Amino acid sequence: VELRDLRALATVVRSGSFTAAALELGYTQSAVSQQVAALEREVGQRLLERRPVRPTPAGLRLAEHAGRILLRVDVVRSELTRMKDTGQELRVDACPLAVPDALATALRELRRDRPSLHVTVRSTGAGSAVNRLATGATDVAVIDGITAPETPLAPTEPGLFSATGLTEEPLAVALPEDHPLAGRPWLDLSMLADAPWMALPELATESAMPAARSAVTYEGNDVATVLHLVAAGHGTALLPAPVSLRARGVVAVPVRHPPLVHRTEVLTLRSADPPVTTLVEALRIRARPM
Amino acid sequence: VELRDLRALATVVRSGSFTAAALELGYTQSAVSQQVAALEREVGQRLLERRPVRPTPAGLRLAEHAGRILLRVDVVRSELTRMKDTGQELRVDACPLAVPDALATALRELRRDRPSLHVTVRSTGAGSAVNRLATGATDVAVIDGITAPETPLAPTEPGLFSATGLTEEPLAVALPEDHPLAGRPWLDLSMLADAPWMALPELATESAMPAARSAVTYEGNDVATVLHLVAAGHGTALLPAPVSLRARGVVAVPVRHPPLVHRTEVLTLRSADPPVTTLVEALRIRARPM
DNA sequence: ACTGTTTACGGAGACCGTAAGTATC
DNA sequence: GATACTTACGGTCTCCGTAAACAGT
Repeated sequence: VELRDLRALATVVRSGSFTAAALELGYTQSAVSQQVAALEREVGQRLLERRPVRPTPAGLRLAEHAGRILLRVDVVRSELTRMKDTGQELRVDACPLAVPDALATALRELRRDRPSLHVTVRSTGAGSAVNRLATGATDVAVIDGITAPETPLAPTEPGLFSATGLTEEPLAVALPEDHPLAGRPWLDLSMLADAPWMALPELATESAMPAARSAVTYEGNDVATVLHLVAAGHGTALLPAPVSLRARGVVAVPVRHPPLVHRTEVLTLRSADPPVTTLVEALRIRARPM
Repeated sequence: VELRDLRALATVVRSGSFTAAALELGYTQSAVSQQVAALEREVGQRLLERRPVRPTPAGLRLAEHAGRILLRVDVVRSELTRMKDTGQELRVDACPLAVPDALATALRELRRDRPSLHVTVRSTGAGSAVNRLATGATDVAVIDGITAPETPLAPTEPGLFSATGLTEEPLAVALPEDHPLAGRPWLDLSMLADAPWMALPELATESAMPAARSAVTYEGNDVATVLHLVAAGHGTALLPAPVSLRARGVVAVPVRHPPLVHRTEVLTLRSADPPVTTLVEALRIRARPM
């Protein structure tokens, strides 16, 4: 078993196509086909059903492990390249809803100590944070999501990443002013089970959200846009309470049940560094050396 | 980066010698040297200091990651081979001090349901359990060790293994009858800081044990032998209280501080199976299919 | 018929072993 | 000077690309 073959399998499973995987990996279809065939020969069982391309149970399992393995390879690469860099640079990924004020404050404190440091902040979705950290595309990610209280987001590969909780805020449902439930002091999500739903896709992690989709689908993570859509009656949205309060034509009703919060976390590569507890600390450590 | 190179580096780091690594891997020294050189070229920095052979910081880090990666590769291999086996066999590794009675009872219950199942039990040390599980050399391991209460042994690679606590028993220090502390109702380990120590090496995990070694070193895990040595005044030993009670010429004094227990756990590959809570359940699940 | 995967085949190159070179104890 | 790692070099075999065969939509 070699990494090249695992990469091939994982890519095919993810993309659902030999051709697409080959394109992504910079091989010909033929090569990818041979790599997968070699893997199947080695493990002695079929890993993919063809036409349509779909993993067998064994193939799915192997692809999952392969993903973890390749993620770790990315991580160690970026760790090693970091080791020889001088490090007068710090790159931060930040989700738009994730404590921009706290980040700004922390950066000011950091820059006071180290004026020569060059800092890059980039807005991203929480989904790509893990991969961007692993490949070394960024140093620190500030992500957010909806989860149960005290429950970390991103259960991805413990040991590779260090995730530290920053804040947890209550949730509210944004409703149009004329919605029948708009006057209530609180509500349970089950009351909205059949309502047209229009969450920020980046926020809605694995937490069980109502399955019903709005006729208007929103893609992106701009809160203002979503609130305007809600005000116009296209659907309802689940948002951190402080944010959803500020909008005209929209009423924010706190969510009582299930117990969910809007949680923000700092995510960094664990590396061999000491554990991190605050945002400033995370930034400072990743900005080594002096 | 390919797995072959990672294997080479990890083996060299572990064995501290190119020659030994080559022997272990079935290559010539030259080949191993070239593999490591290729890795160093690829990451652009030295990974090993030669003569003496010792990893650089980067090399050590890479070797650690490589170990995790190769462990996962072993795991997925054994998972896949298990998938096509009929499974009329169950192999259990058990540490001698780890609830042999409970294991026997659980096996009896299992065999009542499935008389045709062939069961192999093998006595091992806790140290090799992880590797034997990963390579598929065994299906279930019942291990023991000394740890803080409610604290799992073996922090190895979460996500790959499922560890379930079975029992926790108080600890006692086995002392010769004529020892000055033999009459006490309890004692703290710090009182024995300078005493000649002779623990079961398999038991003494990372928990900070007194560094002082007895003049008589014992290797193995036979309790009777150790107790005889203690009775003869060659040293003292830390053992689960129920065990150390039964011996002539030896007094068992409970340990009050630090809070430590003798803990036993079931260890299996996590695979895609549901989590396990009892020993019988673990055995039954690993013995699939009917 | 066309899109997409497999198989056949050939060449370039990776990779390992032998053996000579070199440094350290 | 001996041991142990590195470098040089050549043969083999892997591995990928081209191209033809093949299957499913």
